[in-house]
Amino acid sequence: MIYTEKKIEKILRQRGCKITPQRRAILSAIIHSREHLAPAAIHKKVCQEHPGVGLVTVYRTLEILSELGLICEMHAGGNCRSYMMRRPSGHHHHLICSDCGTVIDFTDCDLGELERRLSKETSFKINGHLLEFLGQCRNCCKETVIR
Amino acid sequence: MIYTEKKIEKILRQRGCKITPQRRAILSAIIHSREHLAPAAIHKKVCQEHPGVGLVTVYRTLEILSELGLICEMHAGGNCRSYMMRRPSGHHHHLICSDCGTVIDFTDCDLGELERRLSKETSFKINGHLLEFLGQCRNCCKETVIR
DNA sequence: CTGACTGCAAATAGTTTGCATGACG
DNA sequence: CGTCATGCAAACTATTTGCAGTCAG
Repeated sequence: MIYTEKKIEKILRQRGCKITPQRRAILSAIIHSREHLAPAAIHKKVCQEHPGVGLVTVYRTLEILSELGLICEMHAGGNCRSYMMRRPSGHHHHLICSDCGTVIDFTDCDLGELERRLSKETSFKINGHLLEFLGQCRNCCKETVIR
Repeated sequence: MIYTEKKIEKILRQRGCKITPQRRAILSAIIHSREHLAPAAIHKKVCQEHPGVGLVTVYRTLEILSELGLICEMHAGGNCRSYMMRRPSGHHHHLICSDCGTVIDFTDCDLGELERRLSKETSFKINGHLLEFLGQCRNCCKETVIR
């Protein structure tokens, strides 16, 4: 865990944001989860400790955190997006089970070379990348065989 | 262009699907576009030639084509998903401008090694991957400087 | 104090479903 | 002809917005 609550609160203050109990709760929920959470899931988690926090507030907080690059957003298919703390390396990647939705994270990949080449060929200023592998996890493989 | 209309129609028939004018129109719209299209955009395009085709039909057709692996789905952020013909290599990747939304495709990447390693470490059966680089295209870079 | 934040309700946008009709094979 | 496909309307889900009251700094 790299960003502590305090660090993030400091960043928020510097940006002119106020630290409210709701934001603390939302932050805490995201920081203490290793998984990707959909807004609704974050809301549920937050409500367990702080009932009454609105889903709208969750959305608004996520937007701010995302803008500041503190959390990252992912789209795993379907209509859902989900969020988790951003790793210090500036990127992380996913291995997603298309059957049960399990997400495994990994960070080590070597795309620097490719990024440089693409950047040169296309004149894009590349800020980041998203790499997702799709497949079936061990359990879902088994189930498929049994069928 | 690798999959021709005829080829795809054959695949659909084999699968027990009927070839209707609507499906033809939808297929044609996707095949003749090099860009990613959102369902609504496909619908609009189809309606120019064949007014009266329902958006619902577009969704249903996309679902089938996607299931058969003939088109691929991508999520570029926001609430939109979009589709385009799948390349024969079984995967393709994107370079997306986060300002104007331009998408450039590329296919050559070397992820085989990484895929094998991940597969071994996690016992996942990996079916495919999605690689997206995010950044700013040449035009949007300029604009940023001018601001 | 004051501007930023919150929660509610309502509005949107995108997508899915139920059902009667229509058409491919 | 039977089965699958279509289009409409309605249902749903996720997300955003307007607004009046509240609170952090």
